[in-house]
Amino acid sequence: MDQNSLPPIQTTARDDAVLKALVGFVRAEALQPGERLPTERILAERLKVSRNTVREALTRWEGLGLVERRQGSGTYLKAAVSPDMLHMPLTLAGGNDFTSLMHTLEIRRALEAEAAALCAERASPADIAEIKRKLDIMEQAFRTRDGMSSEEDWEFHQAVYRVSGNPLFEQIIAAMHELFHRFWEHPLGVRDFGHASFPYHRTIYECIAARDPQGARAEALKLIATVEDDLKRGAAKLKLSSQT
Amino acid sequence: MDQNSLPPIQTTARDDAVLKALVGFVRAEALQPGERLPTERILAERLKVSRNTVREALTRWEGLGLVERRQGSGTYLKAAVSPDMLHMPLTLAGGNDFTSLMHTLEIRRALEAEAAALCAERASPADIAEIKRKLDIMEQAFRTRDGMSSEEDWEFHQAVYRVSGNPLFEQIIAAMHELFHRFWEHPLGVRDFGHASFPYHRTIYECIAARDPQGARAEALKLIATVEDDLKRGAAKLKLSSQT
DNA sequence: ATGCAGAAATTGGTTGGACCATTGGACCAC
DNA sequence: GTGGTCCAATGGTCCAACCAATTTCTGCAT
Repeated sequence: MDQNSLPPIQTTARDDAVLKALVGFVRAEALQPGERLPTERILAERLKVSRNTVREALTRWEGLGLVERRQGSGTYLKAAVSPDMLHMPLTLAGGNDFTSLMHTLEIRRALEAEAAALCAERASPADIAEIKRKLDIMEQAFRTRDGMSSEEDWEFHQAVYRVSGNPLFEQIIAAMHELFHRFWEHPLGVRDFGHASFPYHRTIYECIAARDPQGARAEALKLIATVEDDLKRGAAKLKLSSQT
Repeated sequence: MDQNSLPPIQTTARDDAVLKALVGFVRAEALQPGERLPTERILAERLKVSRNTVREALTRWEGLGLVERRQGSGTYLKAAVSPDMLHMPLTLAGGNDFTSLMHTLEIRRALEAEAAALCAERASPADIAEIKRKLDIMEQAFRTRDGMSSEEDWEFHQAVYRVSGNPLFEQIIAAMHELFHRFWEHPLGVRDFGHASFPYHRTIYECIAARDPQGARAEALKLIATVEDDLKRGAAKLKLSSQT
């Protein structure tokens, strides 16, 4: 028996229905992020549902960062919504510890390599020019400040993700990038963090320009490897200093 | 249950406080994923808050995938919790169209290969035995039903992700797995969807057991390639049938 | 008219109590 | 055993208040 031929039946799903209705409302009214949506009391009345149910639904959206509630003021849209959104709640144990950061780097290694390869396959001449532009900006920032600039560096990588043609790359890595940012604000003592990764940005670009997916993948892996190395050195230093 | 591990809470920001108290409780009682936590009514009474507040807090945890509620049964822990967790809710504009599914497959290809390789590096003998167990179950289900069973198949892959030592693999792919499930509910006419991927489960296992990361990566890539192929065939059929 | 302090209305947050729907176990007849 | 029936426990929903933060309105002093 194919067990897919007997899917579980769906009997009640009030708050899900509320969210679905709300998606429809937002689209019908063409609400933009920042605008206020109806009060809980009005939603409850219009949807013929108790205010509690409305609140449970909105709590879910708030947890997903789609909406922001301000007591006494109202509930405001925080991001665009679409009928079939894919929710991906990621939870990391421990904020700044070495292990969590290594985990994010393992994910980034996988995605960065794939994105670079796809990018090399699909980049149009205009795309290549755009990536080159970001590369130049980054390299100049590096020279004038004699150090990696996380801002310009990030712009370069974003351009690569975008050209890969798959928006998921940018969105997933962007979420983890925030985590890394916190880490960079509190440097672990590795003064030249990211220094070693610098040359690989150009080699990645060159492979993309040459339409060499395998080469781009290899260079991306080398880049991540340098970051992992920096991280390990930082962790070693930290361990040392904490023994004082 | 130690009654002192659930002291009443005091401050405003009730539901946040409830979650904090709940984290303490889970740690104090050393609750493992799968175990049941106190009923909403008991939590409300012990924490001296209303049941609605407890529910809002649990709704947030449910949205983060930390907890699962089953009406008539109870609320069950779904993942380990720690005081300083970092939540990263990521919502992607997805869809059921061919392009979106190909995008998720590109992500899965990158992560599946990396996870298989890491798994081959890190698996302990016990881990390998566990993966073999899942493989046997899946293979038997395949033979008795003469077709891929998405349930047992998924269990096998989950075991690999888990052994990789990086919980992010499982979390990210699990979210996308749901998207694929939606897709399977509306089959595109490819009757033996996933059939071709069957043999690669065993080859992946063999590479892991042999501690061969590169081999495991290669076999994982082959597996995803078969799924991509199935998807393309389904899309072609759909296009044909929509021309009637 | 203008400015501003205080009252009033609005809105999300919380409470307590009630009832419904599902689950799972106990018990029973066959 | 198998299949029913009942029942207590539990999450899901509802209602009607009240609390707390915010916004808006009002009216008085200038």
